[in-house]
Amino acid sequence: MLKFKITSKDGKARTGTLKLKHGTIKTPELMPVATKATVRAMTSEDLKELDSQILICNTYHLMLKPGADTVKKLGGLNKFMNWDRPLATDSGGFQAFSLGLAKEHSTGKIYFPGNKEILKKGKSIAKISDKGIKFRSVYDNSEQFLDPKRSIRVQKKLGADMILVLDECTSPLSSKEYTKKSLKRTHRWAEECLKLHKTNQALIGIVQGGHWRDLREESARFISSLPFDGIAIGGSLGKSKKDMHNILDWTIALLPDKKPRHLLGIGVVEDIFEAVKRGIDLFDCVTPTRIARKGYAYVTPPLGTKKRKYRIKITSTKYKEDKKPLDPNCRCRVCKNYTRVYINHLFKTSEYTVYNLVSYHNIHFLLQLMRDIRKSIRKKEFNKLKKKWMG
RNA sequence: GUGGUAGUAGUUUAAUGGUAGAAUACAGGACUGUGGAUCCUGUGACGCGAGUCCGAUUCUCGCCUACCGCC
Repeated sequence: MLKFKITSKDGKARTGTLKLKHGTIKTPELMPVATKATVRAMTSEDLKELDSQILICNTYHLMLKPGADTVKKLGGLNKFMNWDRPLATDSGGFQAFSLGLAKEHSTGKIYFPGNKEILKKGKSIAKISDKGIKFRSVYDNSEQFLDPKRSIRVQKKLGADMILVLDECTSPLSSKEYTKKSLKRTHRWAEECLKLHKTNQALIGIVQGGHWRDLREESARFISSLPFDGIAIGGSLGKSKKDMHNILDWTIALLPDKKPRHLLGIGVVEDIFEAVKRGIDLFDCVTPTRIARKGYAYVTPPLGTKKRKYRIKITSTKYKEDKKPLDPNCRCRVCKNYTRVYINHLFKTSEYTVYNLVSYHNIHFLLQLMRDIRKSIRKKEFNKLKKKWMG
């Protein structure tokens, strides 16, 4: 069970408290993604030091390795990964897309024409039907099957505070006809998950519908009508930022005010501002850790200029004698103790430590942003903060 | 000292009497419910000198360098 309380509002933006088994978290908040029961390159102690309130793990990956029963025998996910704060698990539904259509078409849930059109096609290892999702294991190619029953059962064994219903994330390249068909199936699965759900874990329903207004509205109404503890917005968010904003506007207008709202998989700086502005409470995103491994470090944008840039490419030779910290405005442990020269050197020499250092900084950067956002909403200064960051 | 072999991007290499293709590295870019994956773009080379030839990275000679063998 879950208790959500809205504590302040500034326009549609809101702060709140969310009471879960392992503690109460403040919203809006971003969950770092710990797919295989670890945020890549980070220890649980690191995350605690960063004051991360909640992490999200993945059902598909954990049921393959080490297996749900193993985790259960070891005392559940919290104990397994030495994390005594709240946890969420994703249902595995997203992997039907990321390992299926997304792989086949080399696209993501957001598709910007021009960026990716020349990319080669990959091989799908997931196939979806009304019964469930047929996967091949990424580890040994064995055949796996995930349906609402198994997803709920696995998530129960993993034992996170907050779990998600099994859904299908549709592709921005899918037709309306397909998306509509898929939506019906996602709705059926949502009801089924609800019926099978017997624990005191908070269960979150997911709104789908691609970038079509009628489908999004139909889904928002349907999911809102069911007794979920919270509501997530998932699926394709269209082909432009404008699409994404429209989808949020259409959907949120029909969601109950008193339930927390999670925007699945989103988390770049601009999107966080746009989503919070429209009333989103929760995010999860791989961006801070993924870009860290590619050599990008977040930096506070220069104030008073029009061009906003939130990151630098620290592998660039132009930093090889730069003694400044990654972000001169940052007070995290990495920025206090290490220089750009050193981080640049670690990348050039392929030293593993660098993944930890840059991931640590990037997560700090976004969690600090979330703290600043919460504060600004309490002080009714959200728009001011947004303007300061985005112009 | 002498006989042999070889010198092509930073590195490892391919082909060729009409000035060269790749891999990797490097420089940019993409990445939003994680494949430490991947993809896109760009920079970059015929050891030095002479000769033959319309034309030499390619053939010949000398030099230099490296490796192997012999004294």
